Parts: sequence; structure tokens; C-alpha cells
Amino acid sequence: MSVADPHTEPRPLSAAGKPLTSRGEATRGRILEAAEHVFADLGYHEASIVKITEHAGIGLGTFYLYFDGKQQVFEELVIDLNRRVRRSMAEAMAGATDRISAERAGFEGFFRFTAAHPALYRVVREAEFVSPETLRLHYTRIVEGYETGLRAAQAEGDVDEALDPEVTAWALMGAGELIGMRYLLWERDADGAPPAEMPASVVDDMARFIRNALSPRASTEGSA
Amino acid sequence: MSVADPHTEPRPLSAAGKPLTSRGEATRGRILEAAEHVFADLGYHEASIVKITEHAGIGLGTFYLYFDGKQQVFEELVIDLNRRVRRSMAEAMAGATDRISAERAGFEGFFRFTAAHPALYRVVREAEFVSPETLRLHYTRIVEGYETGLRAAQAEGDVDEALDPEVTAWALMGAGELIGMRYLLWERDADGAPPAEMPASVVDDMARFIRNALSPRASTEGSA
DNA sequence: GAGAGACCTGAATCGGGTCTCATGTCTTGC
DNA sequence: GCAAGACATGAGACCCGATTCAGGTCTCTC
Repeated sequence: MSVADPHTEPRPLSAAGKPLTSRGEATRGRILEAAEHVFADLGYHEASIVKITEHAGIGLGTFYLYFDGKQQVFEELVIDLNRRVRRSMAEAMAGATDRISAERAGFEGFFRFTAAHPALYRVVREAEFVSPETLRLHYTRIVEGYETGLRAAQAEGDVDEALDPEVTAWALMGAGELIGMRYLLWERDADGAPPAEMPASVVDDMARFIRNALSPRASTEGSA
Repeated sequence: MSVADPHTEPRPLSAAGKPLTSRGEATRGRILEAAEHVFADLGYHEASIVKITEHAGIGLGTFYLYFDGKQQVFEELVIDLNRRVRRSMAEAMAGATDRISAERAGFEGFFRFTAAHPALYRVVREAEFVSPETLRLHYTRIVEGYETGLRAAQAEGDVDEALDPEVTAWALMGAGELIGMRYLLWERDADGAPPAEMPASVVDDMARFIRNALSPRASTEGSA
């Protein structure tokens, strides 16, 4: 597979590009963790370096030893989150035998991540306006896996051969995203708490939709 | 239909809530127009009141005679854009006879608007982070129409009765959005110009996907 | 135990934003 | 032609954020 492995991580460097001692690595990690918290809480523009460094318990200047600026931490964070979402999806799909159930499992993995970290997934979406390149990377990496899976499944006869794998992959991802937004990010109980997981009925409804969309049709290969 | 009519517009008021003379109304309109331009060009956070008033050719203070602040103009703009997107969709669907072709036409209307105003559709999406309430309104209004249409089509036998209309409506809208983003907002030719319209092949592929997803299945009502 | 890096710090600099307000200018009714 | 009220203005008060930098401190090596 040419798809990027969701488990590899780059070596941490200082802002100047130099390698770090373990003390430096630890501090860098604390900044990243604080950034995750602050961005998730406040969104990109309300977040500030001061708030991040305060939350990390370090001096303001220290931040600039490890990052060029706010945008760079943000990008690194999105890339990390992308790895984590894909890991969640990959884990969920691991046991599936045919493509249709793999598809369902993949969505469950995605919904599980979103339910567990609603604010974090919002961070990823905000990348569209903060760092479009990074968002492209995010979506592209997810779609690549999808597309390969769909192509293989078409060869197996699990998926309608008339469907274009690329367009279909984007359509499925979009469907998953809006469903996640609607039923996980928007839904709040009386105390304002988000749901712990996607309601089974929604997962079922969505699975039915996907099964319909993907399964080979017995007859009627009509006009385009 | 209980769906909000995309053609009605509220009366313009001053920031203090007073009705306006025609001179005032004209100025207010110029601000809104300038805001549309500036937000589309720069995004919410890069945009500033100064830039908006400069573009409108009026003094800075004048802005505050008509709006409470940046956020309020933004929200008004998003609501206006929502009306325009829905109008574009409704016009495209007007001639359709059955639901499946109405669906396809609706997407064509949506893609037409996005292709004609790529930057404007980005403004709508940015509302997720600037004014979540307004974005909810945007999506909800679109989904309402969808859902009613799907329900009616199920009664007619045009659409698989096993599908949940609400979940299906959100899934379709999400699919349309990501396809729009991928093939309209991202695609640039050598000069960096966006495509004038959605490629026919993508529309066809998407239509096939939707037809599969919605059409009643002859047999196999399998497990959930 | 002393020197060399690596690491840390926050006051100060700089830039840019929103919003107010005291001071005009138009337009309309009479 | 002259109030009165609607409309217009932009300098300035105020706020807040990113980034720099000169001066520390820590830690490791020999």
C-alpha cells in the first residue's frame, strides 16, 4: 500500500531545526498538549500564545524555541489528529470480512473518535480556514485509503462496478462528516453534555444508506 | 409546505432598531455588499471594519449606525447567502418529475451556485466557527426541504421506504458539500482560476451514487 | 567545579483591531 | 429659508496579541 501509515511520527526539532535533548523534547510535548487543549476550547483565533504557554506552565518566550508561531503548532496538531482519526478508523475496520461491513466499521471508528473528542474534531475542520493545505492533506489521506478499498471491493464484486471510486469516496466521507456534526457535535443533553456515542439507530440508518449506495445492482443499468 | 420560503427578506433597520429612510437603506446596502466582498476575499478574521467601510466608500463611524459589529454583518450575510443557495437549488429542481431526477437537479443547482461564487460558499462554511447558530440555521433550512421531499417520494414509491429521511438528508447534503469542496473549491487550472462548473462526469458519478442509495431495492432486505 | 551549550524567561516593542463621540452635513416639512 | 432630525465622519481612546531579546538558569562533560 502506498497509503501513509497512521503510526509513524516525525522526530521533534527546535524552531531552528536542531535536534532536542530529552528535556527539550518534554517541553515541546507540553506545549503541544497545551495547544491541543486551548485550540479545542477556544478555536484558533481566540487562542493565543500566552494562553497556551500559561496552560503549559512555561514562559512565553519558551514557545518560540520550539515553534515558529501559532500557525505552525496548529498545523502540527492537525496532522497529529489526522493520524489519530485514521488509527481509530483502521482499528475499527480491522476485523471486517467484506467491504460493506468494513465500511460500516470505518464509520463507527470515525464516530467513536468524534464522540470521544468533539472539540478536537472541530479543530480539524477549522483547518479549512487556518491552513487549507493541511486540511487538504487530512482529507486526502483519508480518501486515499477509502478509494483503494473501494477499488479492491469492486474487483471482488462486493461493490457496484459502475461507481467511480474517487467520487464515491468523497461522497461517503462527506456524508460521514455531516452525520457526525449533526448527531455528535450538535446534540446536547439537558446538562449541555455531548452524547457519549453515536445512537445505534443513526449508525444503522447510515449503514443502510451506504449498503444501498454501494451494493451491485441486480438489473437496471440505466442512463447516466 | 412548512419550509421557509427563500424569497422573503426582512426590513432593514439601523443598529438601534429604528426604521430607515431610503438614503439610510442605500448605505446599509452598500455596507452589506462591501462586507460580502471583503469576507469572501479575506475570510472573517483577516477582514476588518476599516476594510469594509473603505471598500464601501464610507466613513468608519457610519458602519456603527447600521450594525452592532463585525459578527452581526457576517451573520446577516450568511443568512442572505443561504437564501441564495436555496433559490439556486429550488430553481434547478423546478422542472423535475420524479424524486431521483429532482435530487440530481438539486445538486446541480447547488454546484452551480458554488461554482459561480466559490469564495461566498467558503463564507458560509466559515460560519461554523464564527457563528455556529447561524450555520445550524443554514444547514437546517436546507435539510428541511430535503427531508420533506424524501418523505413524499417514499410515499410515491420513488425512494426506498427503509431509509430514514432525516439521516438520509444529512448524508446527501454532506456528500454534496465535500464533492463541491473537492471538485470546485480545490480544483484550479494553470492560471489558478477555479472551474466554471462541475465536470459532467462528476455529476454523473454522483447521480449514480444517489440513485443507488435512494432507489427501492427489489429484494434483499437484509440485517440492519 | 568550571565551562559550554541547551534551555528558559517576561518586560518591552510593535502593529493592528474595535468602538465612541464631538462635530459636521444633508434632506425634508412647513 | 430654516428648523429638526436623519445621516456621516475620522481622530483618538482603548485593548490585545505576536514576537524579540538581553539576561538568566540548568545540566552535562571533562
